[in-house]
Amino acid sequence: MPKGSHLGDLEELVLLAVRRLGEEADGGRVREQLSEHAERSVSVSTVYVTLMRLEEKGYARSWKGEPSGTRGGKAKRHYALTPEGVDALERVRAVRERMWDRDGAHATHG
Amino acid sequence: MPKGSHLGDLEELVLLAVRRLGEEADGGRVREQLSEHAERSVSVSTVYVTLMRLEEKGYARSWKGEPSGTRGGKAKRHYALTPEGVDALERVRAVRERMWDRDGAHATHG
DNA sequence: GTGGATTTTGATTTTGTCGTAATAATCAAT
DNA sequence: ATTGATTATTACGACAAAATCAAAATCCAC
Repeated sequence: MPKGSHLGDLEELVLLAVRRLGEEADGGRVREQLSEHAERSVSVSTVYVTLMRLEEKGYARSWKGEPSGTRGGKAKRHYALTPEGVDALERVRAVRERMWDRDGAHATHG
Repeated sequence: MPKGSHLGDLEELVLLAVRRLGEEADGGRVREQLSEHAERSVSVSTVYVTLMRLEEKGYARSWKGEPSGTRGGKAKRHYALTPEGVDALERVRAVRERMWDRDGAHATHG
């Protein structure tokens, strides 16, 4: 477990959001995905901070886009997964699947 | 998102471990599950602290067992999921499934 | 320069982490 | 059967990392 390679729960969700957005990922869109599809409504800053951390960890890369031309159309920073990011996502997924698998009859549920 | 209801990534794994252990969950077994099936080797104390936090959050309940009779066989504290814990687990699972679903063709992968 | 969108900064709370101390039980003498 | 060593389990105290947001800083068009 090398330092700085762990995926927090929000980091994972953000990575997932970037993934499904393809090359169209940016702060705003990621936040939208989170609140619309992941039951996680966080502030804008939370998203950015997480995105930066993900980039530092090597799970995402980013580049600067073009100004949009509209009023207040500052150039957005775009994000995409790195191969390492994809791997990390697949690893945690495999772990969870393993942990869920096998009977499951124990659940205390109505 | 009510306060103190979030599931951290380790908390989720611990909950999953308790779940698959049924009524036989205790600190040592949970730790074992984590390292054997979840690629997460943490210290004993980490497991206990997490278990306590989970109980405070209402996702797990615990009771004291009997001494084991063997050398050093102090009575263990046993854990099991509460219905809330099961729900929490199912909710995060559903979210992740939704986030993975649909095409997935964007992955930058070799 | 104003006004609107996006990103960064600073500060705080929650989670994750471990070393070590405290408990509790058995075993081996005495 | 008390005392001390040995082992397993749990609690405590400190600190690092992740999550979180409000507010400040940027950048762009008008």
